[in-house]
Amino acid sequence: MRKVTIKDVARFAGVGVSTVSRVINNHQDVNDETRKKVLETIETYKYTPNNSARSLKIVDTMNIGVLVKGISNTFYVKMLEVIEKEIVDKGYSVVLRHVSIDENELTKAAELAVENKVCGIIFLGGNYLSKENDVLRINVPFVFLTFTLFNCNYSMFSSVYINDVIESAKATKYLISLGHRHIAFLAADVYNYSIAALRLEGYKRALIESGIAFDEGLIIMADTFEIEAGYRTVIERLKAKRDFTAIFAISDILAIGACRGIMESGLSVPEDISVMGFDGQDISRYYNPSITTIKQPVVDMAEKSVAQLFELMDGGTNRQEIFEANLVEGESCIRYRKNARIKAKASGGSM
Amino acid sequence: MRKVTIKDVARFAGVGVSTVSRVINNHQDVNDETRKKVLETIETYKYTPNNSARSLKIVDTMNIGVLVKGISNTFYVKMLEVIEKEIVDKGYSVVLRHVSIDENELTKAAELAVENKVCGIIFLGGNYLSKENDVLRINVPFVFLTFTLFNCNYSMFSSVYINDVIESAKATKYLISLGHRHIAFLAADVYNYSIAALRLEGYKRALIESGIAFDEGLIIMADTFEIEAGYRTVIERLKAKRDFTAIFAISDILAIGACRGIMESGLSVPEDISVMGFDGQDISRYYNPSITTIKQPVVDMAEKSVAQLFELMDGGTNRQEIFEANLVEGESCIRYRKNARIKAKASGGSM
DNA sequence: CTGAAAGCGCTTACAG
DNA sequence: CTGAAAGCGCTTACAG
Repeated sequence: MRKVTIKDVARFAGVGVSTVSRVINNHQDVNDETRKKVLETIETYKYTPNNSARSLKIVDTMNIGVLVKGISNTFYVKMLEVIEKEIVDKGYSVVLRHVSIDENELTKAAELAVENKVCGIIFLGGNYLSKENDVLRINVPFVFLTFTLFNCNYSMFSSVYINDVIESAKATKYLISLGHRHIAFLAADVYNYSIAALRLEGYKRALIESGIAFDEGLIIMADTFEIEAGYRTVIERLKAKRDFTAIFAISDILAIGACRGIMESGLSVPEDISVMGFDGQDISRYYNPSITTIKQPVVDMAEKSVAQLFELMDGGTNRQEIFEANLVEGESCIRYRKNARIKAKASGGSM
Repeated sequence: MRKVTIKDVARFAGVGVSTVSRVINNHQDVNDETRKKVLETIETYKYTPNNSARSLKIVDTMNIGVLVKGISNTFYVKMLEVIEKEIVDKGYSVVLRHVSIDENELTKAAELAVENKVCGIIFLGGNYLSKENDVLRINVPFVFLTFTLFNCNYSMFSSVYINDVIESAKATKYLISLGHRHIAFLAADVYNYSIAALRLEGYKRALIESGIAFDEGLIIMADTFEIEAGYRTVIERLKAKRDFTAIFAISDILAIGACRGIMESGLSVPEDISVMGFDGQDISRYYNPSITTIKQPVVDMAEKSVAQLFELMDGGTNRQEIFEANLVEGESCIRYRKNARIKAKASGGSM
């Protein structure tokens, strides 16, 4: 079980380590006989090259790092596919790494860069607040995708994102335009400059601009962004009080949980309560009812992030790119009807 | 932008590299003054240690590798969470890597192991067929989770999985028990010893054991495992022919696509067509109608895989652990009614 | 076409 | 408590 090194292979094959190295790296200037012998030895002794040692020597890898924040965000998957395709098309490879919610993605990035394995980095998701010093530490070009930094100088980084405040206001205004006046806001993780906080800001702004008083009591907080959390929270809320005719959930997943919660409470979507999502994930189109949502232009954004990264690697300057999201009408939101509440059954689930 | 190394830090701080190394690795035997000076220098020059170099020296890392096959399989997410928790509880860390569909996970594993960064590996998903030689190449303990190897000696590996043939037969027999005789099979990627092929095998077996002739024409093939593929494929099929009263989809996601396709074809689930899923993902509980499905005991399986890995690392022997899945009744399957077909509207969608 | 040697950036006995 | 030195497994000029 001891590790087989390039030295062992060289000895067993009766050649020098340089020759083995050449064979491994597919250099052309190796005698066919020799190559064959080395390959056989590698096979026999089950040799696997040590990438750590290799990357210690190699200077210019054609690798680009992609750091995905959080494992469970299905929203990133499509973007990831686009990013990968774009990068591979340009002749580079992708080094994909996950960063858990409580890890610092900038520190991880600095490590990736220093290990010399990547010549550029795309951050897929991350914190809106970071220490300038951590940003400065990353010594390769990088781009933030789906977020930006609020507490650093804009010249320090590039980012591709949507304006969460404006898009959230757009969603809220749509519900208002349908006649809704009592709109609940379903969210999780509302802390300073979180996505949730930004979307809450947009929600408030839309209410105020429409002359509707903001009611703290209409904020419904779920424990997490999981379906189950949206479901449970909405059920509990409906048991206590039903003082809204529409719910604006800050993610499609929460919206779906809310829909099921409403239905199991004996009410119907959208007849009794309209439900609006956010992000425009695939599932929202195929849910029943399909979810009206704010769709982020994921493909365009992902492509842009790669393009911007290559510009930076080519000596370009940092830039902020803000995309517009589109309101996609599904079946989950309808015009407010005065008698909606009356239609409702008393309570009780169906599952 | 040049790389700052431990040597630079040592020089700038006026100490030896060993001292810098000690500070970085939090060794206690360093003078407080010295430590402070080194820390300051690191901060000033934005030094980040090179992990490649480090892992070249370090022998016993407390890292366990988790190789996830395919980026877009949401089914793995919950397992991943459990695995991570279990491993961290034991004082180890997780090194998470994705392997794309067309990459060889065993080769990747051999690399991980040789780089000496991990002392054990869990494969979350992978091919049912692999070369013995690739298996032999991995020189640390490892466990396959959610799959096994059909063409290698059982003593060569450990695996934790469900019997796809039996579980698939269970699903099919359930539909048969509800009176369905014309059951379509919705799948993707049916090749030799793929999950789809195994589940197809179970489907056939159930039919035959129930005295129902297998009808090749009832196999509906989607291009991919995505919702959209299930949706589109079912719509097209219904446009051409409606010769079944139930669909057994080999994943919940395909089942959901099928449901939406059926509804947009002017039919209803389950009144006109019953739909059965597989896997038991969260979304199946919250869809409308909720999806009847075969639920894999993801938490137990994930826990078992970690336990088995630690046994192996402790000198234990390889073992195969087959779990039983549970049929969870949702709202998407009901008893076959003779007049079901008549109820159907002519055609046409609603979206 | 091939091999000996230097060196990538670290850690770790070893000797003070 | 600290530093000089060896060595981890590779790659790459360099000299043949």
